[in-house]
Amino acid sequence: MARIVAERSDVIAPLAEVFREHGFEGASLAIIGKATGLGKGSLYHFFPNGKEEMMQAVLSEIHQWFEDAVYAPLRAGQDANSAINDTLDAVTVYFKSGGRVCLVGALAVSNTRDRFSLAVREYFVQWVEALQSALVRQGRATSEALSLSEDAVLSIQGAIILSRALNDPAVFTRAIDQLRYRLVPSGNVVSGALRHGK
Amino acid sequence: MARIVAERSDVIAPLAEVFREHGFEGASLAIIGKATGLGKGSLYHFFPNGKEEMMQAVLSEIHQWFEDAVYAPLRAGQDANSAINDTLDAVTVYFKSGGRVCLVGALAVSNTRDRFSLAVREYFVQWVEALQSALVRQGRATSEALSLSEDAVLSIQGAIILSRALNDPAVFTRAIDQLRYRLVPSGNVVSGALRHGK
DNA sequence: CCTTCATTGTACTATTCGGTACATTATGTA
DNA sequence: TACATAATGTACCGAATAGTACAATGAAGG
Repeated sequence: MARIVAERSDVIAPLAEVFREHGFEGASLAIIGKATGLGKGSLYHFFPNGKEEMMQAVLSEIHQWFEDAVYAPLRAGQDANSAINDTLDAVTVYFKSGGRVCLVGALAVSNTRDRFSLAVREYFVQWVEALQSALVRQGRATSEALSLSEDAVLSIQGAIILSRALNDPAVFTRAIDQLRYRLVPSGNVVSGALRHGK
Repeated sequence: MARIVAERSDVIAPLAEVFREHGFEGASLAIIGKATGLGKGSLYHFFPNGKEEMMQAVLSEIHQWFEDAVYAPLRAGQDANSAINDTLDAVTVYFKSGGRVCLVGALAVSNTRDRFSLAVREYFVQWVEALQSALVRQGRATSEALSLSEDAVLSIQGAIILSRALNDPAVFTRAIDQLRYRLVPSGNVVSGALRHGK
C-alpha cells in the first residue's frame, strides 16, 4: 500500500502531543492513528510493542531535547548566569507559558508512573543536577545550590499546573521571572523582553 | 438485599482515593466497586449520573476539607503567622509529604480538565486568595502578598510532582520548610518538630 | 403481620479497547 | 523486468468499558 510516512521519527512529535493531551491510558489507538495519520498496521510495524514502546520513544525524544537545550548548557556553559537565563527562556517557549503540559510531570502523578518510573526519575535528576552545577559555578555552596535547583525545577512544574488551572499564562511567566530573580545574582537580571531585544 | 453502606457519604473517601490513584478515566466501575464495596446497582442508586457525579461529590468534599483546614484559618485566623504555619502543617499531613497526589492538581493537567474546570479553578483561586489575605494581615503590600501566595501554592503542587518522581518525601518537606521561610517573617520561624513538641 | 420503598446483585447492552494476523501494495535493487 | 521486503489497510479477537433494567431483598413504620 501507499507509503505515507517513511521515517519512524516523523511520528514522534504528533505522538508526544497525543500523550500530552490524553495521557498514556487515555491515548487510544484510534486517537493515535488519527493524529499520526497511520493505521494500526503501520503503527505496530514501527512500534512492535505497542503503546508502551511509543511512549518510550517519546520519552527518549524528550530526554534528547532537554539534554541539548537545558542540561548541557547548564552543565557546560561558559557563563553560568546566561546559561540559566537562556534555559529559562527555552523552557518557557517549550511549555508555551504553561499552555503545554509537561508529559513527564503528568506521568509522575499518574497510575502509569511505575511503568516509566526510570525515565521520569532520570528526567528530574538530570535537570536538578545540571542546574545545581551551574549554581555552584556561580560560587554558591553545594547545599544551597541543591536547594535552589530543586526549588526551581518543582516551581516550573507547579507553575504549569497553576497556570492551567487558572487558565492564565501570566501565572507561568511570573513564576519564571521570580525564578530568575532567585537564581541569577541581582545586577545580571534583565527582563526577558530586554534580553531578547538587544 | 443486605444493606452494607447506609450513607452515601461513607463512600466518598474510598472514591477519592480511587480517583487519586487512577485518575478519572482510569477509575473503572470495577475498581470503584471493589474499593467502595458497592455493586453497580448501589453505585448508580447513590450517583445516578455515574462517574461524573462521583467525581463532583469528591471535589465537593475536598473543597469542604480545604475550607475548614486551610482557607478559613488563613482568612480569619487571629494570628496570621501561626495560621500560615498551621496550614502548611495540615497540608503536609494531607498530602502525606508528597506520597499522596493532589487530585485537583492532577485534574488540571489531564484531558478531563474541561469537565471539572470550574471546581479546579475555584480550588486554586480560594487557596491563593486566602493565603494572600493572611500575608496582607502581616503588613505586606497587596501585590507582594499575591506574588508570594501564588508562589506558595504552585510550589506545593510542584513539590508533590518532584517528590513522587524522585520517590523521596524529603523533597516535599524541604519545599514546605522553604515556603515557611519565605512566608513567615524570620524570628517567628520555628522548625516543625519544635512547634509541635512544645 | 404487612406494606412500602430504599437498597442491592445480576444479567444485559452497545461500544471501545489494545493487539494480532495476514493479504496486499509499493518501492528500492539487481 | 523480477524479486525481496518494507509498509499498509482491514478484518478480526477476547476483554473491558460505562451504563441500563429489573427483579429480589431487607428494614422500618404502621
